[in-house]
Amino acid sequence: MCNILGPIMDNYQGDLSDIIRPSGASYGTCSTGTSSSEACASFSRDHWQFSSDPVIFSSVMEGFNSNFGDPFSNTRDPFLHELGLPCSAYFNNSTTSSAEISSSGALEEATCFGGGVAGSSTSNSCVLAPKILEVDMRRPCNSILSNMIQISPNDKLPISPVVDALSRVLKPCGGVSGNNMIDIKTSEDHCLVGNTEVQISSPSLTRRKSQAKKSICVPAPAAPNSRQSGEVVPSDLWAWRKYGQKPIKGSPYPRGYYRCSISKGCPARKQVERSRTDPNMLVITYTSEHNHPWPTHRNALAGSSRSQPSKNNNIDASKNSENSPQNEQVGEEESNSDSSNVNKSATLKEEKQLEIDDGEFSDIGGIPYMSMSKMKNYQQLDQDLFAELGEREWAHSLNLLSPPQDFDDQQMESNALDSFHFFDWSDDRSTKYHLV
DNA sequence: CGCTTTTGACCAGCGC
DNA sequence: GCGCTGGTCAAAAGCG
Repeated sequence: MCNILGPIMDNYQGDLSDIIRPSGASYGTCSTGTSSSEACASFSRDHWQFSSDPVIFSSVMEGFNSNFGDPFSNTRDPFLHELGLPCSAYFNNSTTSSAEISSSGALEEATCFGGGVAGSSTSNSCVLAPKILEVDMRRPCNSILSNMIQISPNDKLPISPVVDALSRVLKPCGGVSGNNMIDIKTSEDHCLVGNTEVQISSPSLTRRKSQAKKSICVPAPAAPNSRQSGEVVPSDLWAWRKYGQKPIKGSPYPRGYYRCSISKGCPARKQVERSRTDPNMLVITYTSEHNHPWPTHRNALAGSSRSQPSKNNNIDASKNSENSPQNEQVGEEESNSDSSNVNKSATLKEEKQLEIDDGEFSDIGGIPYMSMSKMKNYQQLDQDLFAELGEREWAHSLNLLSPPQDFDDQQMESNALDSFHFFDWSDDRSTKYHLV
């Protein structure tokens, strides 16, 4: 299920400006000069680990000041932050068919900002195609694409716990470049990240209200044991409460309506439905922005769903195939497969997490960084955990969506400290957001 | 008890 | 204006 291709969202042909913004001019070190129709930017995946490194990055971030009225522009992607990728990739309303991003060494000259013009950068290895894909390194990470980024291992480089974990998680997908690069290929309506295609689309043109929306299409996580009435949705860090479900005309699959349950007054909504053309894909549409901080461990737990009933454990696995027509109802129920392992892993994670105290991250420009020695501890933690848990399905890494930009550094640090927070280790949200 | 999901009813936008 | 459709509400029930 890692390599999901094919056209999807045929009925979603609204203009991409719903989810993108006009590209700006080129900034920083990007220079024109490529005739390629592809865009490439390069980053090293390890740069964030060195506390001496992020100065440029943070200063670059300070220069960011634009949202174009996009309610989502104030959000940033904890995942990219964790990766140390000062990159926000999003689509321009281009008619060009494809673009490619691969990256290394962004921190040294993290000022590449292109998309308006074709450009390339020798210092960044940044090449940007015109009006295709915008790579804004000044901008706090804000890319849903980051959920799909594939990491190739490089044993010579110190790696963050999240990157390390992700690289392992993604291993079942076959990996990609093998040269320590992150590959993203995009087209007008989808994005190919490594081997995985990500659909990005705007909501329907025919019934678009004034509210801005963002739609993404992600592979539906495997749900061998999902509750019959439930659907496995790649969870993000927010807690959602389902408040409605409607059959959608033209689609055999219903659409689930969710609102943020962390804060009562939060206007954030999301809709989840299966792609009508590819039932293996879930179309998630986000509406409005959270008006509260990114959930901490405790409030995330407080707002979490109840755990799965025990009756749906492994016994039902063979019966409840994830794609069986009877189980297509959309919801946010998490798979309870290997629940015992999950709970065990959560406990293990928590126990090991306790061994690392809170002072390990330094905060520079609102971005947490970790010393090498601490990093090694995390690496060992990762290794231990993965050795015991085995590799998780790649879809379980698709559990993020942007926290608000205005959540404070302490929260960022708190969340970053729990690197495993970024993974859907548990199929049960009650354990996923478990207190440390 | 407090949270969740479920589900039918209700409301509003849009096209004819 | 009417009907269709999508989005939300709220009561009921389930779960820990």
